[in-house]
Amino acid sequence: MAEKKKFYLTTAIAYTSGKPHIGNTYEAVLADSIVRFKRQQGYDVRFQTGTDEHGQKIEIKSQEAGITPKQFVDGVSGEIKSIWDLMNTSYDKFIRTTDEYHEKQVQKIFKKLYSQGDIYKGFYEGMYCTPCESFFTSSQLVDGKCPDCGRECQPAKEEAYFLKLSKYADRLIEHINTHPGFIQPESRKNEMMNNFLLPGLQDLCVSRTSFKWGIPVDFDEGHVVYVWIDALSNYITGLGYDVDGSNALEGGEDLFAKFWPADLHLIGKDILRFHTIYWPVMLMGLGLPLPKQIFGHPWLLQNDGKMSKSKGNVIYADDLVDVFGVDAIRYFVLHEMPYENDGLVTWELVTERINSDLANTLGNLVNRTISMTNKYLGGIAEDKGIQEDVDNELKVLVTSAYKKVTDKMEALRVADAITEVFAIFKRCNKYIDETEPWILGKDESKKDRLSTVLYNLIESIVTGASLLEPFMPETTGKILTQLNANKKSFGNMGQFGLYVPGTKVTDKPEILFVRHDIKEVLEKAEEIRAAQAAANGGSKEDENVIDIEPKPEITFDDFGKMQFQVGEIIACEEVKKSKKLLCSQVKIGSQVKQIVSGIKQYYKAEEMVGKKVMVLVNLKPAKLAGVLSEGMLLCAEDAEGNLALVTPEKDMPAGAEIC
RNA sequence: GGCGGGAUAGCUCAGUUGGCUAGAGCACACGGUUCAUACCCGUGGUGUCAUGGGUUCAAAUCCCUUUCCCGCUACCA
Repeated sequence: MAEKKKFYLTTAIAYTSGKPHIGNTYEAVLADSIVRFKRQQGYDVRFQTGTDEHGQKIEIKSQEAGITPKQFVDGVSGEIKSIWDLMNTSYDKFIRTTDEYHEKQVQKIFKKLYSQGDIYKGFYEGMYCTPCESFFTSSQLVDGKCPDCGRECQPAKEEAYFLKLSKYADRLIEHINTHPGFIQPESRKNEMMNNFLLPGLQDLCVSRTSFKWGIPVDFDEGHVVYVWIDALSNYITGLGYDVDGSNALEGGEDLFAKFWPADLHLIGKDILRFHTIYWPVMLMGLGLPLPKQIFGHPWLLQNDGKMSKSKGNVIYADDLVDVFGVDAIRYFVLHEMPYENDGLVTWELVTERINSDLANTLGNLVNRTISMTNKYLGGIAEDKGIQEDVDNELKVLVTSAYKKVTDKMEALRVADAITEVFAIFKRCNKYIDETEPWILGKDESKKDRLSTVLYNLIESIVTGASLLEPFMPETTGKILTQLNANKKSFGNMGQFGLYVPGTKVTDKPEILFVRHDIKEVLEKAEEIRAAQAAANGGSKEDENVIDIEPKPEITFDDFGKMQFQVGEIIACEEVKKSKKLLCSQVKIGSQVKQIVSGIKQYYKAEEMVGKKVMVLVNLKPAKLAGVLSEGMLLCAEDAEGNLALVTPEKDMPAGAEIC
């Protein structure tokens, strides 16, 4: 017997800073549908997902909660896992980056790359540009100055490790060019090439000393492995990979040898860069083959603008499931998601989709078929061989559906694949109209024809239900149970007439999907919203807290070097060539300075005029997009990057010193 | 600013290498039907295929102009 072909799929691991919303959950469900389909096709599948649990944000959140970081991530990771379970995701492995075997291997990986020179120790000393918050290697400096702003770079206290990307860049470019399917969707490939690979890669900082909650660099105390080497490695450590070749075995099997390279890394489009550049470089450094495909999927968004926990308008999978049921939500997220563009999720859209597709088309079809079988045939439909032309049309569509579904799934067009399955159910409804069983039922002489018709229907529904399994596993089970049918194996999808003659359908058909009244749903949503707001409203934690990377301590002298004054904006215009810049004329005392700021998205030029703002005045002038800027307007920035100008709390004259 | 993608029915989008009266789903309207979860089936669009020009026997499809959107990236003193 030929050995089964293997298929290894991973999702990104979810960050354990909080409960995942419906968008995150989407990825797990999408992965699950792909994996279930592969299993149906007969592949030997491994599906890995999990949680990413290190980092400063978690360190701080756990402090606020008054518990250890480990206790904190144990809680969140458990919650994430329970939602994945609720959604019926059939993962084989749920990895946590705090798992001991993972941490140990990450240290070994780090050490190996270091000993090969792929990771090197860099220093901020003389290379750190404080205003740019960036560090540079000596080769990057221009005349010993910051290549970005041209100013002196400062000696800094931190030292850090860097991953040398340039060494493998050519190989990676070659690989991407010779493996067209490597990056999906294809349009993303250009972005990676044009923005990063072709212009030349900057080395990646892979360690931190500013926080402790991470995997320690075991040969250099105080350093902690920073996110990417830690997180990305999960794809191989989860298979038992060991740097020195002695891979861990599971059930006596070397999973790494069997499953690596991954067939598909399923990730959000926002982290494509890390998976298509840094991860391959790491793998090359380790001498391992690259994954076959990386798919950066779009996101499911909520359309009511900014979402935040304190407003209570975040849509969570478990809330939706409470109202609609697991499979309804699986259906919605899989069906609504196009291939390249972001999709939208709202309570209204979910309700419409479910009513129209699940309750009307599918649920009602199963229900009417069973009730007719009971009413006219005592629950037993058999093929009496009285065929008509319309039957063929139905059969052709039903028996060829699996091929269409397969094509769509191979191309990762999951939404289109579901549509192909539903084409069967729609065709069944039409078939009922064409054959008019209720008329056949009135004529005893047509009984054999009636039986054939209903048999054809049941057979078609069984086929459709079987094909539906990767997407809505519970529903498949429910339908088959009501029909007393066995699931059709994938190899038999092209055959018609496998429903066992003499089988009796249930005499009490259960409603598969209830129709929901939009008003009631919205009321329910409002309750959930209120409960969420109440739970989060009072506290300042969660979304309202922003933690940024701490900078080295400065002396009062350092502070004293900076001169702040109140300025009045007397004129302002857009910088034509730029997407973000406004150019303001700012009156400060008796002089007027021209200042360029990146706030076009948040302020219109007209509304700037007349504002009193805080200005850092003695900043060395620099050119931005070709326009001279002689200072800096102070702004506050929130977690989404929204900016607000800082203005004096009482009216103060232009030129007043800020001290 | 650089690179890339897009602009097709009220809405969401299909339209393969240029070729029959430009399509699907949803929504809406009307008609049919009654087995069924007021469900199902059918019918209905004068759409400047964003704009202006060009290549061609023939262009939504290829080339150039303009406008607007989106993604990544840079700049956000």
